[in-house]
Amino acid sequence: MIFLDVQELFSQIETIHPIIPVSEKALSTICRGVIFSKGKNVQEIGHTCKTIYFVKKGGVRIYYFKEATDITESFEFENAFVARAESLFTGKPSRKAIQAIEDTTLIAIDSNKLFKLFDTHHDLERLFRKIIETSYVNTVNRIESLQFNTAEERYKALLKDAPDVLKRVPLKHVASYLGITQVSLSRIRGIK
Amino acid sequence: MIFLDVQELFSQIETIHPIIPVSEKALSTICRGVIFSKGKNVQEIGHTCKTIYFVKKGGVRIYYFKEATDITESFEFENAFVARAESLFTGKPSRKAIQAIEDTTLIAIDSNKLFKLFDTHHDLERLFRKIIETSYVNTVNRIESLQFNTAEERYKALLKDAPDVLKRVPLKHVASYLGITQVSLSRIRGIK
DNA sequence: CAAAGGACTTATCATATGATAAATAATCAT
DNA sequence: ATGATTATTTATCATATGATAAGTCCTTTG
Repeated sequence: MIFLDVQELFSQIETIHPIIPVSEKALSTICRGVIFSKGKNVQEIGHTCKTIYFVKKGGVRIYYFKEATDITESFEFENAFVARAESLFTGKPSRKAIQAIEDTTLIAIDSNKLFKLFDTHHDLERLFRKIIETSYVNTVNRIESLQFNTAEERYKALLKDAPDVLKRVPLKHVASYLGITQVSLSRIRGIK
Repeated sequence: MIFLDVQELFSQIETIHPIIPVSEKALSTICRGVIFSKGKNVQEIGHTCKTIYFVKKGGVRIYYFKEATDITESFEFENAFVARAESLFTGKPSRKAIQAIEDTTLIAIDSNKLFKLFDTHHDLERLFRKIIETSYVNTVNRIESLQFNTAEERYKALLKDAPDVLKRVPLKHVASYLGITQVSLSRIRGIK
C-alpha cells in the first residue's frame, strides 16, 4: 500500500463544499497519484475521458488540432480540476488531449467509480455539482469574451485576471487560447 | 388552487433522469406557470437570477449590452431549461436579461427552494446535475466554434445544427449570437 | 389604406487580424 | 559549450469583418 498525499485535494474541497470523513475516505480510495514530465500527454486524442484530474503541482492544457494547427482550449494549474467535459459527460471519444505544460503531479479520480459513489455519498455529488457549476460559469464568461471583445481586449483581460498564465505558458499557446495567431499576439504585445 | 400543467416538463425530465413520484410531487410544488408576450422581458438586467425556467411553448433569448449594442448570448425553445448561470450560481446580479422572442409559456422553478429540495430528494439533485453537465458541454463546444472558426463556418454550422433558430429568430439576433454584425451576416448569406 | 418603424440587403471604405517569410532570441540535447 | 530546435518578434501583403450610409422590403398601427 502506497500512501497518496491527498492533502491539497481535501484542502481545496474544503473551500468548495466540505464533505464528511466517511466520504473523504471513500473518495481517497478511488484516487491515484500520477506524474508527467513537461510536454508529455496526460491523455491522448481519441481516448474517452474517464478520469477527473486534480492538479497538485505544475499545470496542464487541453488542446486539439484544427487542420494541423494546435489550439489550446484551456489551462489549469495548482488546485484546479481538469477533465474533457465533452467526452466525460457524453461517453464519446474526445477530440482533445491533455498535456503537462510543466513537470506536473496530478491526482487521478476514476469517474465511473466516482459516479457510483454519488449513490451512497450525497455530499460527494453535491461537491462535484458545485465544481461543474463553477466550470460552467467560467465557460459562459469565456463565450462572452470571445463573442464580441477584440483580441487586444481579451489579452488585456487575461493579463489582469490570470497574469501567472502569461508567465508559465509559451505565448503560442496563449495566442490560440485567445483565438488568435501567435503573430497577432506578438503584435498586440508590441504596442507598448 | 390553480392546476399547472407540468406534463411537458416531466416528459423532458424522463429523458434526462427519471425521478420518483414523491420527487415529482415536491418539484411540482415549487413550479409556477408564467406567460410572456413576444418582446417582453422575462427577467431584467441587474436582477439576481433565482429562477430556472423551462420552456413549454415559444422561445427566449438571453441578451446583454456591450456599449449600447444588443448582444444575444443564447436562444432556447420548447423543452429547454433556461437560466443566467453567471448569476444563479454566484448570487451576483446579472448583466443579462431574458426576453421572450415569441409569445411564450414558461414554467418557473424557484431555485432556492429547488436547492433545498436537493437535501431530501437526491434524485432531483442528480437530475439537475445532469442538466448542468449538458449545458456545460454545450458551452465548451461553443467556445471551440468561436475560438477559431470563421463567421461563415459558424453560420453554416448553425444552419446545419439548428436550422429552426434561423426560421424563428430575427437575423440581427442570430448575427450577434454568432459574434458578428448583422451586415456581415447578411453578406455571408448573400454569397451564393 | 397610409404612414412609420423595423428588418434586411447592398455598397463603399476602414481596420484588425491572418498568412507568409525572415530575423533574433531562448531553450534543449549531445 | 556547441549546434540544433523551438519560441518570439518584426515586416509585408492579403483578407475577413466592422462602420457607415442608403435603399428595399416587410410589418405594425392608427
